[in-house]
Amino acid sequence: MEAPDITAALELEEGKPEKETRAEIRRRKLLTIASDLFATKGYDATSIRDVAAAARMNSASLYYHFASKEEMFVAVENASVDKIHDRVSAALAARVTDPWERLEAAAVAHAEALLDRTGFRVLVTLLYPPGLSEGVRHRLAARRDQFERMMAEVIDTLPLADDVDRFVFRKHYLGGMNAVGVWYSPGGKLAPADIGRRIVRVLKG
Amino acid sequence: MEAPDITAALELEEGKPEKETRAEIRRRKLLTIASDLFATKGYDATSIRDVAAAARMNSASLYYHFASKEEMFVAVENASVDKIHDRVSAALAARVTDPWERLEAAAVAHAEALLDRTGFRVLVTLLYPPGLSEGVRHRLAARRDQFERMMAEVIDTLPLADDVDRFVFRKHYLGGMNAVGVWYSPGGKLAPADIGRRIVRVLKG
DNA sequence: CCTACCGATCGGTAGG
DNA sequence: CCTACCGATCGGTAGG
Repeated sequence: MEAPDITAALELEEGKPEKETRAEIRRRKLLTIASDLFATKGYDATSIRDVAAAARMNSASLYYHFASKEEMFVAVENASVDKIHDRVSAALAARVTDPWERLEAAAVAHAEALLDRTGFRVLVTLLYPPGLSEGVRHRLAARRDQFERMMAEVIDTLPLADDVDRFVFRKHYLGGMNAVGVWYSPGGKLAPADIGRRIVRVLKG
Repeated sequence: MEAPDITAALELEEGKPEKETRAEIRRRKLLTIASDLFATKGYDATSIRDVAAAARMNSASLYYHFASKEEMFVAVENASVDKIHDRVSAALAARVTDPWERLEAAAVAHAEALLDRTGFRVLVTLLYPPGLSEGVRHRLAARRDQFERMMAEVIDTLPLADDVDRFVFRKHYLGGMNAVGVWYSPGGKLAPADIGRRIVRVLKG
């Protein structure tokens, strides 16, 4: 019933998940490899030859699956936002009603998506590669905004004091979540879900 | 009495600020230019020719001031951490005693240092350039840790509920602060100091 | 601080 | 999906 990680993350990208062609499987595998390299070394420092080598392919062959390195970035970035969006959205759909519990459910799902190292790895980008066209930038930003609006709905129902700025709350929450990948240590004391819960505990005051 | 921006930020780097040689002035100017380009386009996407052009120099001339591009990165990174450390440290030295007021003073100074666009610009790095030696990485991390320990002292004195994890508090606070540069808009409603104050208000609950 | 380079590597293409 | 390339650009150096 549960689709595997990457399928869920790339559903929008890949279209119907029922019949996946060999080419689609290959593209998905390349995207997973690319997400891992981009997340580890950064986009600019990752050459298409690095991606090809990790996939045991000739670098020229990548161009059968992607028109350009930029298209690879856009695909990884969109799949990243979608993975987080879909997991958090599913957690919220479980229909918890208490506002703080809703935020907790979202934070746990968010941290789990972000820190999941099996399969496709979420890319946290704070600076788009220079040279991305304005159109592409806008499309990427729109997808991020969709997720941010979902979080705004959760945060706006929180019972906060009048002088707490909910815009700053949201930006700070999202910024802090994005940073989690920097200090998380796999196999350490805190599992991703613990991190999500404890962050919300901090914010609950 | 107040040293200008960059001098304060680079004091450790540059040694005695009293007599600055022409070469030191030049190096400082190059660092300011580099910090701006690294912050705007990213380290990898900035070529030494970009830095040289902005300084109206031939790219070969940079190597009189810096042994390598990597050395430029290390200098910019250290000066960034120092700028934040020195400003926050000065704010805390004003000897406020209330723990939440101390955190607010630190957050305001932190946001101001981070968002100051006049002169040297603080670089927020979430991934060091690959190829940095382990030794260099450790020296950079040690300087960051020094600042983090200072914040830990402030946060550890906060009157928080027993089940609030102060480690997670600190990591989330620091992560959220680092992200501020992404959503801050110069000349907008919120000045850097407002942002610092409102973030602490959010955490105060 | 400049002129004049160099070897390596990059993203990408032609043609099969 | 591979072989065989290409032009551009990169960080860096020699020599002054």
